[in-house]
Amino acid sequence: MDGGSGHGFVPPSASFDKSRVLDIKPLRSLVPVFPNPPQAPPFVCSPPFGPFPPGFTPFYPFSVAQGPQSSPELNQHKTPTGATNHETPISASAHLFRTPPHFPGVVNGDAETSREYGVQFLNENSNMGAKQDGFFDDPKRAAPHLRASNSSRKKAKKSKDVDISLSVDNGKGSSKNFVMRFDSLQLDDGNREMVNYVLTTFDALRRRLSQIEEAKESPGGGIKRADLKAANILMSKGVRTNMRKRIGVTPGVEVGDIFFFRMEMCLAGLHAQSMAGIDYMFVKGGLEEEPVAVSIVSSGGYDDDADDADVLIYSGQGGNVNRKDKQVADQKLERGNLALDRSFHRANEVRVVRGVKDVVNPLSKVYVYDGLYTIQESWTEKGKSGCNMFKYKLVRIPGQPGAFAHWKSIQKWKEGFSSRIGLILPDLTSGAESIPVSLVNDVDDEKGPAHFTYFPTLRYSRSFNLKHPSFGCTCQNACLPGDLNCSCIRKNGGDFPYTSNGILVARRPLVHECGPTCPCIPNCKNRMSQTGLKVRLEVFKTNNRGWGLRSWDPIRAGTFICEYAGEVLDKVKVYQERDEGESNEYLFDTTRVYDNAFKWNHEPGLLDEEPSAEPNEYYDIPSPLIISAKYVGNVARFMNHSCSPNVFWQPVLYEHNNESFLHIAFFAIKHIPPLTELTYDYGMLQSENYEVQSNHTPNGKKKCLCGSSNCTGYYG
DNA sequence: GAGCTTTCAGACCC
DNA sequence: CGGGTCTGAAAGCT
Repeated sequence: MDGGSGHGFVPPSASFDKSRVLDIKPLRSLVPVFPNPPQAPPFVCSPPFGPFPPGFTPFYPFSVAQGPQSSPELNQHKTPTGATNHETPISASAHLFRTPPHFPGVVNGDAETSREYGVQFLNENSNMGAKQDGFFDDPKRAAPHLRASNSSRKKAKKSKDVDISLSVDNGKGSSKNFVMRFDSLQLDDGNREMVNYVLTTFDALRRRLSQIEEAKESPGGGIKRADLKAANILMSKGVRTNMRKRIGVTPGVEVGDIFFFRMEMCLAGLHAQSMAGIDYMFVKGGLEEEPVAVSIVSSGGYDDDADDADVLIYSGQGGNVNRKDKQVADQKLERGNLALDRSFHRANEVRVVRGVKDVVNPLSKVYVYDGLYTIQESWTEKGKSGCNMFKYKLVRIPGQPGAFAHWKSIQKWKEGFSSRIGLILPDLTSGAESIPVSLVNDVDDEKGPAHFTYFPTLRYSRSFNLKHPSFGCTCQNACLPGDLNCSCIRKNGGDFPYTSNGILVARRPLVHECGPTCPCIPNCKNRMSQTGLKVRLEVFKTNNRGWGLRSWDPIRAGTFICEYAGEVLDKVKVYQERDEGESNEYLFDTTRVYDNAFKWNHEPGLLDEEPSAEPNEYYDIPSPLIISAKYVGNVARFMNHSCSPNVFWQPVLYEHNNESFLHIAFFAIKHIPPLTELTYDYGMLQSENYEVQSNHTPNGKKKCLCGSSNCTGYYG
């Protein structure tokens, strides 16, 4: 989602009349808001922040540098220049961090931006803590103003800020609950980081809730709908953004972004209706207010025509067309239909979300944000039921990055109706993987990467002495969540590492999968990283970074992508080769350290769990592993580095106590749209381990070309 | 496929 | 008129 070409889109001036931008931002003070109880304890920030393991920075939401990726003009706040700000606890606290505050996928936030976002952390002992009056215990009571409808939103603006209880892990296993407070500014108007934070938080919570539910002996009565539960918690605690409805761009949501639940779009502010297909708002039109459409979701419930990637024939709502229990009737020119009609006459832009069937999970849908459209025609016609229906012809505003059009192309490639432009090889694995991997170059004449042998997993050059006898679980069929008799599950702290549809729930020091001596079936859910590729990948030539890896399929956060295959090397051998001047750009080394640490797991505080319920995210590897994919390897060798990656690696142990079964598995950090390059953070060699390799960059590092707003400049 | 969910808008009432 | 409360609609999800 990051680094996409979708950001910064502004409709062409011909169709972009500033006078029609109806969401002029009210002038607001951006001075941070602070707790001012008479006896509030002093604001101390150091305890939860550090010391940290080497290479890790604390997770610190909302202290974000406003990079160029942030959304366009709707998103530009001015920072106040009041001198008193420098005396505020926030700016004063910023320098207490060992490392600059950090946002997932973003580094080097600073006091300036903290102030801009008006974020605060309050000590839990503060008598401002909203927990005291049970504020958090009842979602219905929590943040009542957030439940107000549009008409009563004024109250929300005058109202107090929203308090959020989150815990901050100090990296030593002990967490301390803090109250994070931020004002209606962030709730009303988002940006890329805010949207990312909300969606990451949502999915982590949803995965955890699914995990808890699936571990129950008798599912049912619990959380059947983890998506609704997670969204409910976040909405009641104010972890959402872009609540202020607007026509046009939603700041922080880029054309091409994908969603797996309707509630994700609610939380991000792209489409505020949890079920309805048409979202609208009221604007002044002459003397009276009138409704205008802001966004629609087309997902096949009605008889729409969505064959063309740039044109959509959308049906109006109502008439009970898709409700079996009710009598069908003519649609009325009211609600969403009226709003679309008004938008047609006013020529307003309407955001369009296209719902498509998920290839991986055909029962569910993927929602693709396809950018801004305008309504060109509107008419009524008799539907199949014989009743009148409204129809609207929406045409995509030109100049926007490809989104739904990509999906259409990919569908054709898969069906063989048209072949991929620049296709060199239909399957570079020569059948070594169960799913083919295309080799594509549509930028220059290079016919392929240097020769290597495709091998899907690890290869050892020496045989390991089994220091400990290897033993697995005793499950006869498939290991089941919640079965604490399964020793593999117990090794994972009692939690099944994956949800039933194969999504990794949380990063862990080490994920324990079932191994060769476990009697469970080969497609036991606890062998996720051993069962080959899950999505249709292609190796492609990038513009400036050699070959890269990307997917034809949409990828959900937590999806297993591939392992790092190759030859396992001795450290000695690696140094030897380096001394001999032999370069190897295809090394994976578990001892590398990370400046751009990110937080991926759920916040226990949002579930009223003990902080210990959240596995810590710092890897604990039995012994260092160095893999060379120079001569032997799989698709992972083509994954490039990025400072704001969309993939992370996770150590996985296939069996107990046996280092020869340690593997490196890659998982998606967030939802990744098709044809978005897959990247992970290569990290840095620890300084005592490497020698100067090159004169070009400091300390033998390579110049980073990831192009993200928080790029550190170098890696390696 | 039925049944259980949500959010928001709109109506109603004080 | 403003604000609280209730109800119904809705292109979801398992």
